[in-house]
Amino acid sequence: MDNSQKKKIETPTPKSKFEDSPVFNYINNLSPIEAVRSIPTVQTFNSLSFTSPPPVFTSPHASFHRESRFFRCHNSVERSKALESLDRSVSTQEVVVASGEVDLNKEATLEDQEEETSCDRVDSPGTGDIVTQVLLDPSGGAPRGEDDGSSSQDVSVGLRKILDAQKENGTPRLMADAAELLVFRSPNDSEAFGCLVDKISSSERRFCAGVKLTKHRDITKDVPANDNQPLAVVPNQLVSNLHRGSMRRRCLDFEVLGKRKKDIPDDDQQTVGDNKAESSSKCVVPGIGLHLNAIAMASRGIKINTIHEDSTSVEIQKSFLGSTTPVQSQDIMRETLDQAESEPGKELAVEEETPKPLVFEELNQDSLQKKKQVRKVEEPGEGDSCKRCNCKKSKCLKLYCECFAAGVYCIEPCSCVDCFNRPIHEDTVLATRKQIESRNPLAFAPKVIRNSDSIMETSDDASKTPASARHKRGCNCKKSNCLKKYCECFQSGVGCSINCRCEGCKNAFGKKDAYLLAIMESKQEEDLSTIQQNSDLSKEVEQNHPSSDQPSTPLPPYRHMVVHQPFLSKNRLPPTQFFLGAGSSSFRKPDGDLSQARIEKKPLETVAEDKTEIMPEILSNTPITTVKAISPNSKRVSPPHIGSSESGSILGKRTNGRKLILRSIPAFPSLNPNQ
DNA sequence: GAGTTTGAAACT
DNA sequence: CAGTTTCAAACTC
Repeated sequence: MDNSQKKKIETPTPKSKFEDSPVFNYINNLSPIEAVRSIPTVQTFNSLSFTSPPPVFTSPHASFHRESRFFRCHNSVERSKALESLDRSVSTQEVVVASGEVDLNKEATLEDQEEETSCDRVDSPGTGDIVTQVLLDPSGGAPRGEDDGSSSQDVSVGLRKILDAQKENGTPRLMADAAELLVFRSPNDSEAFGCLVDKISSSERRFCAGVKLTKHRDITKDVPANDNQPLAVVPNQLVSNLHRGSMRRRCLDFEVLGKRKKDIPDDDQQTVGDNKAESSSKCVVPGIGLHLNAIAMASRGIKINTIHEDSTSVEIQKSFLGSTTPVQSQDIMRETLDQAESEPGKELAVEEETPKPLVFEELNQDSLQKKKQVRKVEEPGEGDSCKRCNCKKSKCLKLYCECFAAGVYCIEPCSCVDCFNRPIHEDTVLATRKQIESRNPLAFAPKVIRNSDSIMETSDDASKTPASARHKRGCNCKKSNCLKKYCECFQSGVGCSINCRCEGCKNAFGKKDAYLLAIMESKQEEDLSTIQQNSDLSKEVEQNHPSSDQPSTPLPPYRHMVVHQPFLSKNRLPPTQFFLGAGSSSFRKPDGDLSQARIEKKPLETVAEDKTEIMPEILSNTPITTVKAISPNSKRVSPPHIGSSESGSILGKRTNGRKLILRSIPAFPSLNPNQ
């Protein structure tokens, strides 16, 4: 996140501004949420966020991972929808729309809201310290693994302090609400969010949309529905639920938690419902979230689960939970995931909207048996989100080991031999990790970088865009035709790209050929438009400055437009930028209208991987300097044609693309509460 | 569950 | 950087 933006979050906006905003008025009319309510939430929050030990694997690319994941969470259609919801909520202009969502989700529990607000307070000035104390202070935060109850109490106290502090500071409630949307922007939050979202990707991602958050909640939590919930709460529920605490850290301790989970009475789980078990298992995912591979796999696994939602699936997961899955007994995650599972019907409906299911359907067409097989394999796998390796010779200290590669310790279910990837050998693990990173700094970086295209228009076009998600290095398949999980691209659910050196690529998520073709087409398109624009510009210049010697090349006045051009250049992104993408949904229909989708995505793709922090800036009137620095295509700039009807459809599309991009800005939690 | 295939990771 | 070896997951039977 951009520092300046962060500051915005932490800096309370003048109350007057809020008072003037429709959101403020709306919220003002809502029955105030009493601090007391935060107590139950606090517990959940606590169990999720404060039980994690320090991360074992500290990668110099931590932030990178974070960001990558964060943006990946935006990659799918569901995510985009979710973010759209966020957008709506954030936007004061669309309060009405947001309220509609609230109605849909009014069953959302206060707990969620309180959790969110609690988190918000973390970012709130004057309360951050307290929160930090609560979070970091062992006595306050309760060491992980401790009884949730006690720890939750501690946290409750801490949060109460925060609450009080906030009251003293007079932090507007609106601020908190608005900040809710931004919570996951903090490093931990974003990471956790990214992890979980990634893990739960496809099916669970729909949470973000706030479409089906609720029923389950009401059933399980018996929390009165409140129509007067802050708008931001609904769309942000997933975030609020997921982002609390460092999941990465947790993942390293999943074994412990998993054991604890086993101890949890069945009643507990059943109270929450069968789905809970599943969700719990998915909660593990976050741990896996450390590695994109794992994430991607998990995403797919989950997807399959949801697609084939049935008793069997639940059963499998349950058994998995009960036995081997290192699951945390974290209510929040369960709840969140429960929500996703609680409404199979809806889920399926949502799935149908997403391309991914289709792909899997294709893949599963082989036979029903295959389906089940896949499910069986994937579920444990996704639970296996907490990777389980079977290493014999690598001692789980090489990237061969999925656990190690995922940045997680091996756990009980692993079948590894002479495993050194254990907390006991932390030093060894870290040393080895360092060594590997010295060799390849990105060794532990996400293999698949998903673009934040989700924030973009989630039209089919977008999903067809080949560049939505890509494997960072691409695959090298020779015999599998990129149709089996041998292929990392396929395994990650992304199409092959220019980075791939595969032969006979038939990747169901997107063939390399199609990708290249799309690039070529886009290039031609761009060239055409560039020429046209140049021509138009020349004419304009001549008209405006008949005596001017100015060349027809880009002119200063149009710089701001030029800024976008590089992004719009679809075929000039450096290889790494092709990785960015949104994966699952990408590539499926390469023959579709890619132009707009590409246009929309390009900007994000360009910055998603390493420049995610500046994305918001770029999206919103990014200074040309920044863009230039970011864009490798800066040299290829075409003069924008303003107000020219001759600009042609291409230009028009671009304009539209920009509009869409701007519209998506709020999806990345806007730092400006007034937005 | 054993054996084979595959491609990434590691090594030279 | 390319070729080879090692490795473990994915796959097949």
